[in-house]
Amino acid sequence: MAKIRQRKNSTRKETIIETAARLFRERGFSATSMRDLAEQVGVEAASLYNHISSKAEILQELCFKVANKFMSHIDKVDAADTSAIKKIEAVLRFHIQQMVHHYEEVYVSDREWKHLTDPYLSNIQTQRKVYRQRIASIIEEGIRKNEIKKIDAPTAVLIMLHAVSGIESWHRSKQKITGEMLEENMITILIGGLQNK
Amino acid sequence: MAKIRQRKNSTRKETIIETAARLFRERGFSATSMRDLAEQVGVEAASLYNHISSKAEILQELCFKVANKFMSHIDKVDAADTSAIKKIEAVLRFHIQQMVHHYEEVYVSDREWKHLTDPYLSNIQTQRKVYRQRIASIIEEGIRKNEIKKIDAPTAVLIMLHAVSGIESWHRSKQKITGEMLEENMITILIGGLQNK
DNA sequence: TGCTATAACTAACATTTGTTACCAGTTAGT
DNA sequence: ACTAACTGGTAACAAATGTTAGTTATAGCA
Repeated sequence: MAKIRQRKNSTRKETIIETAARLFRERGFSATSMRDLAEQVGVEAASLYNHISSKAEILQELCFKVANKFMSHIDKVDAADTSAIKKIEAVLRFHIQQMVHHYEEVYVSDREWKHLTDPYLSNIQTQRKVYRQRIASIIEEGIRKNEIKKIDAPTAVLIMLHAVSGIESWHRSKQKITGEMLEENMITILIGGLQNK
Repeated sequence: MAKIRQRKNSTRKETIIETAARLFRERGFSATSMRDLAEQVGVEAASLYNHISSKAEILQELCFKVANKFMSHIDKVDAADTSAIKKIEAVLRFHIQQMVHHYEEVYVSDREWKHLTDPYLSNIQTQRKVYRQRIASIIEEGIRKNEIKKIDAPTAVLIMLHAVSGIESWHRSKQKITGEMLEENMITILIGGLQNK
């Protein structure tokens, strides 16, 4: 019937993907129907297909957008000339900030990537593995230089990354501390837990 | 057609729920169909209903079984006469051990409880909230007694509990360290991160 | 041997699902 | 003013979903 009120400076496709991210977070990818999504966008389900080609594509866009963001950040960190523990702190702070400010998409891509299908599934799995190995390598470097406690590096990675995903609880809690306070607390505990002495 | 080979010492219903736990972990609750489940059990979908009353019931049983286990454990910990930091360590060790040895059910109840429906949903939400508050109280006690760093207690809880759920990655990894090693590493990092000095 | 409870089967149901085909109105550029 | 690109709607689809009804065959016990 009608053309569109182009909201703000975002395209219609972006609006759909943003809305989808919210629903996928709240209900999960599988439990969100295209009709649910359409209703939230304010349109009929079939109309969504003027902007996206499938439900799967939405998840792909979300997952790869986030994956690229984290990959290019760790590139910069790796290139920097600082101590291992500082590098780990930088990675951790980036994760925290992303979870605080781009909650929906980061959370969804972390929890729902399993619903991708090949070749996207294999691609993401590889990227995740590589990413974790890169962090583990920094930690091992830190252990050799005695900056970091003698621990199993993959275990440390697992703790770091999963602890960060707990920021979901913070978002849903009534009386939140500020994002900055949250960040400092998490750094205190996690970097404090890794650091030697 | 045929009667049953009653496997081991578990009832048919228990077999179904165990199998469901595995599938719910792998694919998620919503993405697992009753026909998928039936196939894994080795039976037609309709036959499942001789043992369970609905798909929802399976999730309920899993969630409340796990919730009860954690609730009664923290009761014991609370009653004990030790330092706050020792109590936190006990809770943490219990979580780790449960995730190591009862992976499927613990993981599923932690990730999929959102798909419960009322009144079960409200019930679980309340239980989870209470549980986290009890841990937070112990941490706050530890802060007052100077056993624990001056941090935001809810944030510490969030880190602890989510870090533990990372044990999923450990389960799926090829070259695992032992469960005992995993536990010690996690305790080193997390208790080390909380402890004062 | 015959009775009863159990647990499997087949068939079918009403919904819900993702998606397509097709049409209609609006907007922008010529 | 005419056209083309968009973006919306309606109707419909085939497949998949959770679940029920009704039936049959087995196992254990009287």
